[in-house]
Amino acid sequence: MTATAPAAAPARARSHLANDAWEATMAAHATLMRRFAAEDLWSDVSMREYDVLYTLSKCDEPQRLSELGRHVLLSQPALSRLVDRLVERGLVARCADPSDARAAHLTLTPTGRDLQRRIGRRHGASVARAMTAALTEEELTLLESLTHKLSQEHRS
Amino acid sequence: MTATAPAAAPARARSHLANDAWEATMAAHATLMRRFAAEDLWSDVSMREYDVLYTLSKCDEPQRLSELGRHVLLSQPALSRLVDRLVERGLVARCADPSDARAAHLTLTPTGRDLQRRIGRRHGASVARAMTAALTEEELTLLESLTHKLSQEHRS
DNA sequence: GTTAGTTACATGCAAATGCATATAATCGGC
DNA sequence: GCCGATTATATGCATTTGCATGTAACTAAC
Repeated sequence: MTATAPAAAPARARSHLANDAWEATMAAHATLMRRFAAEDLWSDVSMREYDVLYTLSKCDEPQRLSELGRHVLLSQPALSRLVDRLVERGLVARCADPSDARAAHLTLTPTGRDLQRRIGRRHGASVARAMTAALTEEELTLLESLTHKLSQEHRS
Repeated sequence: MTATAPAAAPARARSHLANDAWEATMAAHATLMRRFAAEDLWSDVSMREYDVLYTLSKCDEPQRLSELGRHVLLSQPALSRLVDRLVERGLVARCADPSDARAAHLTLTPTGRDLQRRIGRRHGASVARAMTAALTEEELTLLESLTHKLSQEHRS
């Protein structure tokens, strides 16, 4: 509802705009992911594995597998086995939940935390370079706010 | 450079903002991808296959495999075989390029075009629903503009 | 025109993924 | 406390993916 547009914009225009915005968002995601993947950083852990290490590094509480699943775009079995591999490699530890024997609580091991920090420093710098090269601070703030709204769950 | 912030913001704050914006963007991408994947639309083609059909539907000219690769987040061999499957299923056709015998030009077959349109209608509506539920028209325009800037290639 | 280098795409093979399903634990009536 | 329903995670198996490499075609320098 801008001042220059009629209050009741045709639903088709609105829908088209929404699709264009989503397409541009996907394109940006793909472009940047490719750029980050091209950095010489992923010999020890893949980007997906790093994603898990990073997610675990953010929370002091041990995380459930299903909780991790909300942050990682991967099926539950795939995540389960990705974690298996991280545990085998000594980067992540499974510990039992006393109140729920089904749950497998996950934490970073000291080794895992070190590795996450080491890669995170370099990757973070790379992300900052790419983002600040394209957008001003104001724009970054705006982008964060808009995308944050998008990831809010909602009824339908 | 807002009125309230010093002109020379510390590099760390700037970098942190950039990383937050990227993280929010990835989270939005993951949330929406999951929501779209959950729609009952992907029995005939997977989302990745649809992505290829959609990309082909947008250009009248036959596309090269490598050109497709720029739009799809997939390795070259994986894309090559994904296209193989679409060709086998009669949705995509390979035609030779007279000026370059290496290139495999790709087009939608009539069947492929029909399928893309049929799924595209429903998926597009779903995308519109999710996006307009979260953002106003102004915000959608803004998001498109910001993410468009992000996908511009740039030197480093 | 030959040859080295590059580009476009394909293929062998091991690893990762998703789907369906299994297993095990918790929850909610009764 | 018992039993069906649900939740949390794991596993079997076919498919898909990526990495390394192969093959064929184009390009450019000589």
